[in-house]
Amino acid sequence: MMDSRHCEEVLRHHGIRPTAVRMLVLDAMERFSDTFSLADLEEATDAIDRSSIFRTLTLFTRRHLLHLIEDGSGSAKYCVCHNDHACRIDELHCHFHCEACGRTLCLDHTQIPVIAYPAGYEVRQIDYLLKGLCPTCREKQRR
Amino acid sequence: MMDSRHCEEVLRHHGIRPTAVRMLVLDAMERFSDTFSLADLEEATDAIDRSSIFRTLTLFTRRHLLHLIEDGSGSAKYCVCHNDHACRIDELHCHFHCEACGRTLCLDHTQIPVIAYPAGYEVRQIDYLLKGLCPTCREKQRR
DNA sequence: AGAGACTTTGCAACCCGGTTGCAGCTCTTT
DNA sequence: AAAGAGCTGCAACCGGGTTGCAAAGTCTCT
Repeated sequence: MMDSRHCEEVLRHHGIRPTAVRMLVLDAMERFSDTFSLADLEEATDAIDRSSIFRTLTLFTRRHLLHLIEDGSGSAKYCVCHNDHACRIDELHCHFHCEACGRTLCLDHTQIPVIAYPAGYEVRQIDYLLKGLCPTCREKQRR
Repeated sequence: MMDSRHCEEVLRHHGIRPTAVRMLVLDAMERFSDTFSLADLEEATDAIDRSSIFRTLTLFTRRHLLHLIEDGSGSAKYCVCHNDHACRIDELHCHFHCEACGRTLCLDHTQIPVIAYPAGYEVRQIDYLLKGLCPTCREKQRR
């Protein structure tokens, strides 16, 4: 469990007023190693209303504490932002979605080349989404 | 308008029985230069039921006549498959989603490098999704 | 501390794209 | 022509996301 003093600091640092709900959501978030959905958080926090969590996630995303991933599973996933701002594109994300277990993982994107895109476009965000089998599920299928 | 003889051939070639609905959907599809949604087709065909179009699109996708794109807009987009099978990954797609007009375009993906991903994963599909402004909307914003 | 203004929250209801069960129709096969 | 398989339209449903609103909480100023 995260020290609540620390939670407060994180929120303030992102220009977010530290309310009880936000502290609880932040704390729950930190306990997910991978990505998580609204439903995951609903389950993890229990007693906080879905719409409050939703609004909190929306706020966190707007303040770049989180980022949103569409993995094609039908429900939005969120992931704590660890953006290194080494590249010029604001938002560069790379994720792996396992078609067997449904989990979505953040991949380290430092080695990903920014592709050449046609002239005239203004690219603000790049999402790389790989789909297939994660190591665990691949191993299971072999047996 | 596509010659219906040709429509029939295309369907048979993909192992799909050429019914009236399927011919109409295929014909409507061909008239979209970019990607299109279920709603787009509903509008374009008018008189065919939504669920029939949906089932047709599902079938076409399974038979690799179409591919499905999740651009994060909330509604699934489809695009006629022009896969060159030059790369080893079965499915490699690159799309640009304009945040202003909402359109999604297929980009030529021949120059896209397949990125290095960690060992242990079995990658079956790669989606590159760029977001930002398309040339038209970018121009509009300048004025 | 109290009043007033603003923000946050929970509840309930809604929205919308996608999906399914089913009955009737069509097409194919014998 | 009869039987069976496949296809379609209709209506209803599902589930994730989203919103309006009133109550509760928080902040600021005196």
